[in-house]
Amino acid sequence: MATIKDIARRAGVGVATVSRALNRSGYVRPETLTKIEQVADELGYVPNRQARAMVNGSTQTFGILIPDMDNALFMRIVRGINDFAYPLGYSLLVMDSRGNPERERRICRTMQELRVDGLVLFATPGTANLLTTLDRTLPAVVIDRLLPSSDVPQVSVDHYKGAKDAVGLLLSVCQYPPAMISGPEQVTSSEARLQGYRDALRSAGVSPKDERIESGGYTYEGGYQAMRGLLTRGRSLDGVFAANDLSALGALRAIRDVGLRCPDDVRVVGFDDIEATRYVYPSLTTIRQPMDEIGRVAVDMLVKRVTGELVEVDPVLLAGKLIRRESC
Amino acid sequence: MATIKDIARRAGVGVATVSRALNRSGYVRPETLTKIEQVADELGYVPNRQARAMVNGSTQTFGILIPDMDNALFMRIVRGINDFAYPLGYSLLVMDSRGNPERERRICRTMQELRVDGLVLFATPGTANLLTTLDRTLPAVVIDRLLPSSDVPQVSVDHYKGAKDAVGLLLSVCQYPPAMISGPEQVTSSEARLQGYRDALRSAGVSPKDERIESGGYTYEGGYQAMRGLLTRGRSLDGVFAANDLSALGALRAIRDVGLRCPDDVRVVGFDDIEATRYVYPSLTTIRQPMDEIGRVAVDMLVKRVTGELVEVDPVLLAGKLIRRESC
DNA sequence: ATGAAAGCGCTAACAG
DNA sequence: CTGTTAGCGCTTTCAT
Repeated sequence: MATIKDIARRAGVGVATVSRALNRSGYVRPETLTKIEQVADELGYVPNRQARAMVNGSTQTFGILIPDMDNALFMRIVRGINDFAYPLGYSLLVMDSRGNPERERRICRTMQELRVDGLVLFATPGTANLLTTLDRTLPAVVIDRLLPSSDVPQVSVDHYKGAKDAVGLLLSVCQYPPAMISGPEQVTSSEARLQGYRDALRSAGVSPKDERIESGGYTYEGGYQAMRGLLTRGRSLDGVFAANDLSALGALRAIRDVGLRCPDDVRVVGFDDIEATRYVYPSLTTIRQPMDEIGRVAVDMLVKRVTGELVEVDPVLLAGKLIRRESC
Repeated sequence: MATIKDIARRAGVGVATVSRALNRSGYVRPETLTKIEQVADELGYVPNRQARAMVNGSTQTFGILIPDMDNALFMRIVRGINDFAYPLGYSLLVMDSRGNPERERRICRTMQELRVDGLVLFATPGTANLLTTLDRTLPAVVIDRLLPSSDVPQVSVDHYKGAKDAVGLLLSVCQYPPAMISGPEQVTSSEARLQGYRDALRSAGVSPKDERIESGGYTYEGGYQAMRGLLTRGRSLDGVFAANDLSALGALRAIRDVGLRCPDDVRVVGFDDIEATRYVYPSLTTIRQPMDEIGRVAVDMLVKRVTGELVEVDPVLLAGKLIRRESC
């Protein structure tokens, strides 16, 4: 692999001149520059970023720690990060921890060893812990879920407001107060969505009843069972807000299995806007999370912190968008 | 950021000893080792891989060039790569070209500048070209689709055989010869699947007729239109093989829209096993591509090439698996 | 406008 | 067992 030394020798100049020429820093006589570029080309020279990084400190890479690459929503965020980071000259080091805290720790370590310029962490139960391990000088931003308390910048979706909007829609078209298929406990997004549901009902002058809330655990199967429970239990049910699309899809199936029809008999609204929402029958009305935007904001924060700018520590909450389809 | 020099000074030893101690290479007196580790710990020392890479040549990173991070199938492969590369100590540099050839070129360049130890390229129309640009000494493997001719190792799915299996199933349960919703032309996977369909019919003593093949272009909308065409055109149709799941999903919708039922009236088999196949009604019978396996094989090839082992240049074709669900 | 030289942090001989 | 030293490829003063 050719180095600037090789180029220097071949072009009959010093290495410093080659460096200046290739980087267009400092003065270089035009002819010298041409000559150098030509030689570099001949030799198929590819600069070594490691070496460059050693002297000027920046590797121009961001690290992304993600708990599951197979999660389409996560990847949409990563793609957003990619799209915004790329024009800025940043490359992405992406590692999947598979939700394993030990792996998370190791990956973070590796990324520090690789001297990434910044770190994007998808929040997991282990994240708070992880942050204490991290070098405080390494710019980091936590994404997707909110950490209870932290001085690290955070970007997430406004689950609460999204839920309120979803329930608002149901309230406006249903005859009875909508039921809810809730998500797992202890998960901030899930809790915020549940709270949004409750408050939306209250705003409409309805007091939320526990028997109209069934847990679906964010899963398809859970949503299915929850819906069946709701359906057998109570009458006067013509609308359901599911905490996420997966459980909404399960609900759709349950509705069909008991011989009812959506939206005619029961309307359903989900949350997330996963790909399948468009392909099922009826297609699912849902709250779309602004994934690209999350990526953009995250990169923005990172870049600011890299350049030394101050970044507000208050978590940024981005609004979701109601997407109406056939199910409501 | 602490360096081995800092540790050396503080521990009262030479830098070489520190290096030996921390890497457990060469002899170090046990007490010295303990002392060094303790100091390293105190200083919060994190080794600099760039520096290490400069001397021993290897960065322990693989580059992944992917045309669309939002494609769940692609990401499943990447996750497979991650899972197999991680235990081997490799980190992944993942960049999304968004299918843009210019970007592809630039990303490849960047990865070479970053001195990745190997490169995984998702095949795109521009890949063949790209390969000519690449340093021949950089281990690379092309994935997902097959390049017409190339001396680079390749891993892909046996689309042909998968299609034959799918059609075989249809033949065994349908009364009439199945129709096909084909994919885009000029795409190797699509062509292989079409060929598999034709050959499966022939093996069964049926001569494939063009009027029973309608293009769906691998899209949902395309599949929908293709199915409607098939349905209005001919009678004696009770089975369809769609070149991919997306178009199969479109077909499902078309069947419903004209008032028919699947699988009762028309059976459908897709290809890919995307996530939505499980959530639609009826759930979709399809051919699952062995994504994890693709990742495993790719990493395997890369590692072999890195360690200098020879790798067969014959493309590796992995078999898909028939997943039976409700649609057939 | 350009070259010599001093590192960046680390490893690998090579002497003790 | 351990310290000294010479780079790895590149950027950046500092002279010239």
